[in-house]
Amino acid sequence: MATKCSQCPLRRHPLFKAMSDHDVKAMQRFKVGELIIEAGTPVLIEGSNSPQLFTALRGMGIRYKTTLDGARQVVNFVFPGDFIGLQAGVMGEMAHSVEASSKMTLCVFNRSELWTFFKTYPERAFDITWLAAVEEHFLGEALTSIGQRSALEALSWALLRMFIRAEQIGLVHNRSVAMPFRQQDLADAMGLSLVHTNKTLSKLRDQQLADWSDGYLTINDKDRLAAIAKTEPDLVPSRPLM
Amino acid sequence: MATKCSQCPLRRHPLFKAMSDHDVKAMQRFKVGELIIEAGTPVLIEGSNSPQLFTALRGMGIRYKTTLDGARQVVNFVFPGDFIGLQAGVMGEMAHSVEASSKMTLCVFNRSELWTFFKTYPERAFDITWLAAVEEHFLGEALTSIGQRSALEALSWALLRMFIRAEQIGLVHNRSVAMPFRQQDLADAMGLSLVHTNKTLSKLRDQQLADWSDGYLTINDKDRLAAIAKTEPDLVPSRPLM
DNA sequence: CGATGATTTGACGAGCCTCAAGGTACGTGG
DNA sequence: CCACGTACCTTGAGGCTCGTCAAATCATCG
Repeated sequence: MATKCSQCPLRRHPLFKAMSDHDVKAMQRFKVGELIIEAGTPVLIEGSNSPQLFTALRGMGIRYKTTLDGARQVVNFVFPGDFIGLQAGVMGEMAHSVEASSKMTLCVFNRSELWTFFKTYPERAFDITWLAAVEEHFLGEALTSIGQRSALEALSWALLRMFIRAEQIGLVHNRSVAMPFRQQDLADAMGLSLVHTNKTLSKLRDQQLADWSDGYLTINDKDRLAAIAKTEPDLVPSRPLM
Repeated sequence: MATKCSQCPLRRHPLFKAMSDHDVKAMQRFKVGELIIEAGTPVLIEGSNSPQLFTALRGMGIRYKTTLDGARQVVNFVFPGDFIGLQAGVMGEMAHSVEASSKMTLCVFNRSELWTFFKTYPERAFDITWLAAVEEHFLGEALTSIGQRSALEALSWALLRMFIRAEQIGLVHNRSVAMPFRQQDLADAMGLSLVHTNKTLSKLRDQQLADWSDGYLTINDKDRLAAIAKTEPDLVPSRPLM
């Protein structure tokens, strides 16, 4: 049985911008169903033009691109509340692939109705643009991390980012959160080798800054980690939820 | 005397999606003036909430972020036709700064009218989202370049990108284009040191792949450069012009 | 209980960074 | 008209971070 938008468990988190009843009803009309997929399942493929758009409701995944010689760049990690497929929706083609890293539940929308949606609900159209801007914001930060920070700093930044995002949607219990990603995913995200990523993670563990092991990420002192990452542990601004 | 949108010299380039008369008139109503600035002038500051949005009409610039310890990441280069200030427009705050690298002419829009604009012209609202998606597409590619490619490959990619973009708006004459950027800008864009960037650029010059000197970028064989960059010299898809 | 995938550890070398100095072009003022 | 300052580009030397190669350990699963 599909979750009703009015009952959406995500919306109550302060991370997300408040929605009017009108907005919620608009989403309910736009939503055509739910999709449950297992870990490892591809959701969208780079270069494809999916007929459907999604919002992650439960579970996590990765967005990634592959180069001609087979290297993989993880562009971002997908958390509950993330909108998937916007590029195909407006440009007609995805610039990256999306794959589930854990079992996921996705809200499904029809791409063919996106334009009607823009005309009918300008508030929600504005919110979709907002989401695109949030993604641009994040990618700029990621670029800065890979380009300007050392491996230790970059990984600190990445772990802190993921942890705070998980915190904001209530996934952190006892300073820990379940992380279904592999070290290879993190390495591909930060442009580091798997070996060096592994060694740097154990350095963070030794220094009691962040412990990622056995599928759980534990962070005790966010401020100290933020100092290493040369960033501020500022609250990520609230964003719309589609 | 400000250029009328109906006379816009950019729109005729095939890079930009065709606009209906209705769209052009919408833009004319949205545009409140033109701004001419000298090289080195800041346009928008990271963290600020500008009351104005811009479209680059002439000249070039850079988008950049600075870290707490003073390092600079150039996020993108601004070319004629680029929309500036979208993040402030929807999120209320810029995630990066924008600065002119040459003398620039900017079309000016009022941020306060953006929402009205979304309601009144859903086609153009859709196009603004498209532009945001294009930027996201680019940042994903940039991330891949910095993360997965060697200095030689990354610089090849960057030069090729800039060259093709310039070509698409008619700035290339005799296989050359005027580039107002410094080597430091390019270094900060690719996460490399100035010294190594310089040495790598002369390697590209020695191998007759790309010659960036005296303020001009010259590329004779795009395919060969693309092969080094491990990318395809594919035409960038057309995009909307605001 | 072998097969597969993920994590861990060590050794070694290369790509890139830092430091340092010199070169060139250009503007400014004495 | 030349000395000087500034901004940018260029080149060399040396060292560190990080990548590559290789192999061992561990967990999961059929």
